[in-house]
Amino acid sequence: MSEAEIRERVKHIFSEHLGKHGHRKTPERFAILDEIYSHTGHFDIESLYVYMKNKKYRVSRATLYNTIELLLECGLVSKHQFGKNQAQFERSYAYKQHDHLICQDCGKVFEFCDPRIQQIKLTTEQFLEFDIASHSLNFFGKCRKLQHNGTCEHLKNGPNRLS
Amino acid sequence: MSEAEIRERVKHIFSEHLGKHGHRKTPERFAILDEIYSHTGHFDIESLYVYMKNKKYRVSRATLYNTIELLLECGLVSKHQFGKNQAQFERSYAYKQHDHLICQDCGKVFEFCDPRIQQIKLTTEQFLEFDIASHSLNFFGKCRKLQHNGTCEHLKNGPNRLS
DNA sequence: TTCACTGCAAACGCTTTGCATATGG
DNA sequence: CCATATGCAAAGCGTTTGCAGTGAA
Repeated sequence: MSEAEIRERVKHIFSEHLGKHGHRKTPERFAILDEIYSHTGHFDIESLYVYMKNKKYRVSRATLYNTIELLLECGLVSKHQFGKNQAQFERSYAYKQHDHLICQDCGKVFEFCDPRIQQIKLTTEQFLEFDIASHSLNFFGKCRKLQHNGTCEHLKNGPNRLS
Repeated sequence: MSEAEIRERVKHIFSEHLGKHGHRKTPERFAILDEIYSHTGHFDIESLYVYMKNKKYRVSRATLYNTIELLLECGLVSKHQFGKNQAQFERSYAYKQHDHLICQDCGKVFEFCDPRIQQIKLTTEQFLEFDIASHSLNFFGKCRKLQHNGTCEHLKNGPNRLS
């Protein structure tokens, strides 16, 4: 699916969600969705705020928090806490399931993907009689190939299929 | 291992850790360790503070944060972020590996244990050349057997072995 | 004696809330 | 119209920091 197509689809999904729940379809909400889907990778509210301010949008932090909440509800954005107090977010439509590996030396967050997590999820659902909506798996550790500049160069940021 | 024995062992481990790193062995630090190991389950700094204050300890939040940091370093306590901004902690010596299931209806946190997570960890270490020190796996969902009082009565708080 | 550690309170940073104004339905 | 959403700023709240006094080594 092309990026342009994704943009259209998420707009439609968001619009449906707002309609179904009696929320207004304000230009701010769609502008925020569009900004989020114009990038990849993780972001926090503050950097999204600064970024939109720099582009001369008239937007407030309050509206960003409000809108992110709506986007979480309809699954277009996912939220992470990588041990710090500031929440991290990422666009999640049309992006493969993945988990995170956090380097305790350089602080960087890498993505990987291991399908076995789905089996654990299924077993847990069956045995504990839960309907699992989402999960978060984080590994914390140190890279054996840490470079002098403090980064793990051999790791790409895209999901790596394992097993 | 009995609770009394655990208490002695963690005191010894903490003492060794403090000695090895040139930290002082203050009574406050051992009092905090003892309080933490006199309970099971999750706790946050504020409730530990209130609890110790009620027991007439003269302790400050600053020292609690300081000491928890030392306890994290030597693996006697582990830290969790279940989606809220307040960190949760739990004693981790002589307690089997487990992960968490968070009920989105009642907010309760349950424990379960699935050995397959270890395989995922090993594969990730091999393929991505990381030394993984710890992990956190959280499942978020809703209990199919939610009671009228808003709790999931059939789930025990102890780890349930799956698979 | 010395300097790391302590309690206290102020500062900090992320998030939420209150309120007057604006606007979608 | 008018209830909901917005921007702004203040308040909230968990955590960190600064500092003068304390006590472990």
